[in-house]
Amino acid sequence: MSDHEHKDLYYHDLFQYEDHEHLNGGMISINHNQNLQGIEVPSYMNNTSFAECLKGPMDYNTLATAFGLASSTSDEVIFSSANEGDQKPAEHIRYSGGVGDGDGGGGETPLTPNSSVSSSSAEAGAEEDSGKSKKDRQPKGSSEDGGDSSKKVMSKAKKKGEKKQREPRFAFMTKSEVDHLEDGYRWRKYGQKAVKNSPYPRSYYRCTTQKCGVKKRVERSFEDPSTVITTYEGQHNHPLPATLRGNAAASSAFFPHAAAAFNYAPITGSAGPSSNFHQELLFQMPHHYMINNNNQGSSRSVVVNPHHQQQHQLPRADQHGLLQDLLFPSMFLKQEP
DNA sequence: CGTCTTTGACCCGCGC
DNA sequence: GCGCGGGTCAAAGACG
Repeated sequence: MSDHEHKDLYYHDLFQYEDHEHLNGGMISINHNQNLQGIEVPSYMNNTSFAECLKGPMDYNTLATAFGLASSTSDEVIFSSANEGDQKPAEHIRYSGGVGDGDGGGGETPLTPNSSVSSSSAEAGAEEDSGKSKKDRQPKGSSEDGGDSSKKVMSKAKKKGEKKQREPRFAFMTKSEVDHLEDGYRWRKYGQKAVKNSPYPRSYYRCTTQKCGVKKRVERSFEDPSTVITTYEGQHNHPLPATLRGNAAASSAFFPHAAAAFNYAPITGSAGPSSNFHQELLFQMPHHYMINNNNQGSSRSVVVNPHHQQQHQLPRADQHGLLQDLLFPSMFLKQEP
């Protein structure tokens, strides 16, 4: 496979916006006053998984699995979104299950649903991969290979043939005033970079739990500054920390699994105490979805009839959504012809 | 004092 | 080879 092709298998920066047909509101806003237009589940996502995503006990791993992120195939998911009001062309976010087969067949590093605790090697190994190569960078002054000590030198332990594997990533957009949404996990910011063509920087966070290499990137959409794009990379190999700040724990108790699935838990708005901005995870998902199941064929999909506006709304703890507008990738969104 | 953020430097991959 | 952009490191500072 050529490099070029290979690149396409990566979600390499996920946000490759493509001009596409105008999707009619290619974004599911998880807001209680919005209606779903339709949902399409990617072919590799069976409806059971999907359903579980919506209601059942599950976690990020399950979700990731459902999304096929752990797939060793090169399935590509197109996330897209569009601003609610205007009919701007949808932004298509291309996702590729980046786990790939990699070297040595770590490919199937199963994102084991729920049972993630077992974890052991495969997942953790894959997880650490990207970090590992960096980790080989010796602290300055201790450069082992006797290279110049004046500069921080990353030991080029990385073998040539090896392509850096990417963790499965899951990204979604959220309407929020705060950039870094509290999600129940503890994160440490380790970097911030200016984003090209955007006035808003991108922040890099890492889960502070030891041996959990989950990372996330947070950036604000330059097209819609009220939208925050959060990208998770990797899977937590540990439960939610017991000590959660604010009311995150309390609120997420309503959706422990869903919250975990999206790595989201309620946040306390940093907009100030006066905002009283109890945010919570708030889902609205369609009740009806029809299944076009062509067996294992590539065209298998689940399509929601847009005329079915009935929605299944998960219980809420509050009238105001934490993720008042969780913007679902429009891989779910497709109008039925 | 421990934890977290900030920030400049560095590395890497990629396109030209 | 060079430059660019993305991603990461790690020292220093801020904060509680």
